[in-house]
Amino acid sequence: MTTTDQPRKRMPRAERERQMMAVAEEIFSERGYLATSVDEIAERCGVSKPMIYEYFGSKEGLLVACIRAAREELAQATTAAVVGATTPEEALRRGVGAFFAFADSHRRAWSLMLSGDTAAAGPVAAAEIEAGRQEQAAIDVALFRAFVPDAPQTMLEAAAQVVVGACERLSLWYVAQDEVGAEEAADYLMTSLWHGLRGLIERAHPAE
Amino acid sequence: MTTTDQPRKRMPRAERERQMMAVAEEIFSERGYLATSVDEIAERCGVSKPMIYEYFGSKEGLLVACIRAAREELAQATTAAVVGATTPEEALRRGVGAFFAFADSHRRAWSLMLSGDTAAAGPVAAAEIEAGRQEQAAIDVALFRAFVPDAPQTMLEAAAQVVVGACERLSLWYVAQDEVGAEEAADYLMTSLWHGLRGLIERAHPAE
DNA sequence: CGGTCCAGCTTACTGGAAGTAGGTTACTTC
DNA sequence: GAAGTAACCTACTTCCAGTAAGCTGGACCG
Repeated sequence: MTTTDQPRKRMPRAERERQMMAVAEEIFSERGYLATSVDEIAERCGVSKPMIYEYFGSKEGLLVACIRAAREELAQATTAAVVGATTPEEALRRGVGAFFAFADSHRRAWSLMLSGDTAAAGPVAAAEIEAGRQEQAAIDVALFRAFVPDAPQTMLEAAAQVVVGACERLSLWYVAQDEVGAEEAADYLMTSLWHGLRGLIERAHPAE
Repeated sequence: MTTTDQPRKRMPRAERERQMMAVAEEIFSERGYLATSVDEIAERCGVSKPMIYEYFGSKEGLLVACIRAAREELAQATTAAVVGATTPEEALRRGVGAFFAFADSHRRAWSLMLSGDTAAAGPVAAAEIEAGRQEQAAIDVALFRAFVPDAPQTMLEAAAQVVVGACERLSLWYVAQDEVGAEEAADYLMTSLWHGLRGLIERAHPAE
């Protein structure tokens, strides 16, 4: 019944925490955050509820730990992908590619992070998710700024929101279907974003 | 203490329901769904909790009624805006404009519908919100299809998701800030979407 | 006018899950 | 083998969604 199959063995804290996060990620993403009780997670870990409170403070704290881990991994993957790109187009293409590769290989964590009811866990979880979005948006704004230094700030911010929203929703669509592969989906996304941005820029500078 | 200021008067069902939905929309969007207790809504209506259960079945049911009302109003506004457009570009422009006008004039309902924790209310609420997105996506696909009859279906679906995500996130950004007006924001959105779509189409038909 | 019917309303409860107080057990270290 | 502490447990409290069962005031009928 326990995940490790050892019938109730003591475990150092770090290892137990990792186990709890793995179990939580699985159950939360399967059944949803609200429909999962802390007792259930504890039981699947072969442990009692207060242990989870000891290590994560609250049910929301456990969720936030899962989200934060996934978020950090994603940020690392995308920033690593972008370094070394020589043109904005290439940077965008690589970033989008890394983004999709992550969503593709971490479907459970991904749908957990973005599934609506995760944000409902509480203010800290909602802030964590929003922080992920704004992190992406800030990177995008910086990228655009390098490309069009004299565009109005609000326009770039708006464009970044468009990119964030498009990435988020297309990735959710992607992980929920089977027909389209990650590369093709990333290509659709990249193409529409790229031309959308060029359109915005041309509109802002009709004379050039 | 009651919304109507009449100290506890009986009220016909339809009127009481409307009052409950108005109060619920206000408190939910202020404090969040989870942090609001049914007792509190009932009290602000000058009524006791079982009345809400009598009329809406559950806390989630009350929320769904609020969402559905807003969703229907939005759908009506956007479809009305699109009829009579003679080109796809004009249709998209009008639709986006109506979308933003709605978000602008119904900020409370809008952030309630899209704020993360609303989807956490339960499966019915989540389905209601997702249905709104898919309704918009289906309309978009039909619009694109009329424009590029031979494009692969999955590409149009992906493009629709991009549009939906971009609209959603930009509208949330919009209602949370003051610097940019509704028309300007709608223009940013329209421009980037339009060029993004054209880019996708050109990529799919390089020879034409 | 007096009776009866029912929509609108209430009080007072149950059940279940989050979170906690305080104590117990087994492993490590000297 | 005793001390100290990390890992763990049982047994609570609290809070809130949801429910059972009955009360009330006004509309309509005779």
